[in-house]
Amino acid sequence: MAAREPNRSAEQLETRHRILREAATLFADKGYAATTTREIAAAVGVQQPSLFHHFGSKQEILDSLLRVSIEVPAATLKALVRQEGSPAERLMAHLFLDARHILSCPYNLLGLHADDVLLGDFGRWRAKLDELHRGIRRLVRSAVQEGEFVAVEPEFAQWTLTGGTLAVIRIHGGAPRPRPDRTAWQASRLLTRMYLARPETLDACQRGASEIVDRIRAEATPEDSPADKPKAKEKVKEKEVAP
Amino acid sequence: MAAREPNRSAEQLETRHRILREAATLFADKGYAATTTREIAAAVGVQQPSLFHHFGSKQEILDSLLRVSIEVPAATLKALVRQEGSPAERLMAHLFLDARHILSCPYNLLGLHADDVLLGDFGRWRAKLDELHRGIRRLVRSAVQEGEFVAVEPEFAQWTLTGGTLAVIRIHGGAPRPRPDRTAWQASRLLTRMYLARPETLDACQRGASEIVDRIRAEATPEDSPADKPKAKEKVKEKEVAP
DNA sequence: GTCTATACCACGATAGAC
DNA sequence: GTCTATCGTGGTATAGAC
Repeated sequence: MAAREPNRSAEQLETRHRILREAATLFADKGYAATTTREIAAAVGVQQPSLFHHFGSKQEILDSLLRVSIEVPAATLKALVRQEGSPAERLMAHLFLDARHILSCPYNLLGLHADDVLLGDFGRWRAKLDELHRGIRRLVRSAVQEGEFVAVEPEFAQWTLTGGTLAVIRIHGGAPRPRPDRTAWQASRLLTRMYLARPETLDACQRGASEIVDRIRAEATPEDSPADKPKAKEKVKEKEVAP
Repeated sequence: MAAREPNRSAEQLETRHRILREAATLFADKGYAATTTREIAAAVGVQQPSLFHHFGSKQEILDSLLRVSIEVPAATLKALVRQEGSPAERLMAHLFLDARHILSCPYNLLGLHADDVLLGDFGRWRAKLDELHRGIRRLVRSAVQEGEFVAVEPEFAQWTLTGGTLAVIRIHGGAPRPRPDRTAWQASRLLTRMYLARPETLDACQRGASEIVDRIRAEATPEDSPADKPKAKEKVKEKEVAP
């Protein structure tokens, strides 16, 4: 089957995916505004106007990436607040899930946290991101009040912690990593330790966080949990139509 | 004296300073590439071509800001490596001096750390910044080897620590702060604590760092140390020529 | 779905009067 | 030193053939 004509829809998805991938890398390197549609097209290997068959505008490309970058963490944070567990445990769970998301994401999300992206016509995403930051600050405040964390301004803690997530992106770029869980736990351990009043409780905190993560994963993906293993769909570079 | 004609050079410096100030704020908000010279001019209150009397190009404005943003920290780090003290103490001294510099700088340096700034025609600054980061990684590595720090990848530590400095900028923006020393010590304490193997040694570490800072200040500014108190030159908003 | 050709606009920068 | 007027370039996006 499908010998009659090439699988057009699969091909389109493939091109669309490659546009997002190359655009994300360029945005990470040079920023959104400094990246031209010609550069994106050249990286993908098509002519510049061809991009506009897949996306209505340059902003729409960015929009698709922002959806990946912001909506997933926002959803997991929302799931977090409904979970049991101490503030520090829940915060650590969030840090882990955030790092985990980055490490398994096929796009380099670094450029999407730049400031030129989140103003202008992107108020929608800015608002979502602010909500995310507020949630983190709330967890920090609780942890400080309950004595789990040392005294720290929630805003400072929030920026250092989200900055820590950026550090994960900087080091591991796009390109999914071999052992994302291990790396994500390492990062979240160090970041949590930063404010833990009694650092010797870090292991216990991680156990609590791990349970929260398990519960969220169980309730969030009842149908499938494809982020864990598959690793398929990586090396498909070129296709040939029937001769 | 000087009644004959208005002090032209002082006026020029004033306009030049305001251009840098407004440009820095806009770069911090929207990124360098996304900021237009018309916006800068509007913020300053002049017409767009007037900028080009003070700066040869838009890049030259950025260049002047990068000089402030990168050369000062690079110089202090260079001074640091010649000082006595343990790696953790020297690193803490660097974190303090960096935060201190930001808090007393009249420009919002946030946008200058964006990636769109440090590629393209700004290889010179990129190289300087890389050197700075390498110096930090070297200190981290030493601190880990000597057991002062927990085991951590130097690259991750470097990005979280420089990210912490960015957090200081994000919170305190441009505009010099009332008690910069206090704020800078708070930030550097929290950031150092993140990796300190024995957090209870934080106070001792700060004492060591403080001594290093004093020595650097003594040798770096033999003629004057104007960063500490003066606070002058703040509210000069408008001038009037002789009627 | 990709191509070539091109419209259209906003940007950085210059010229020259005041 | 600032203004008005304007140039040339390079950007996003569209039209229409294949």
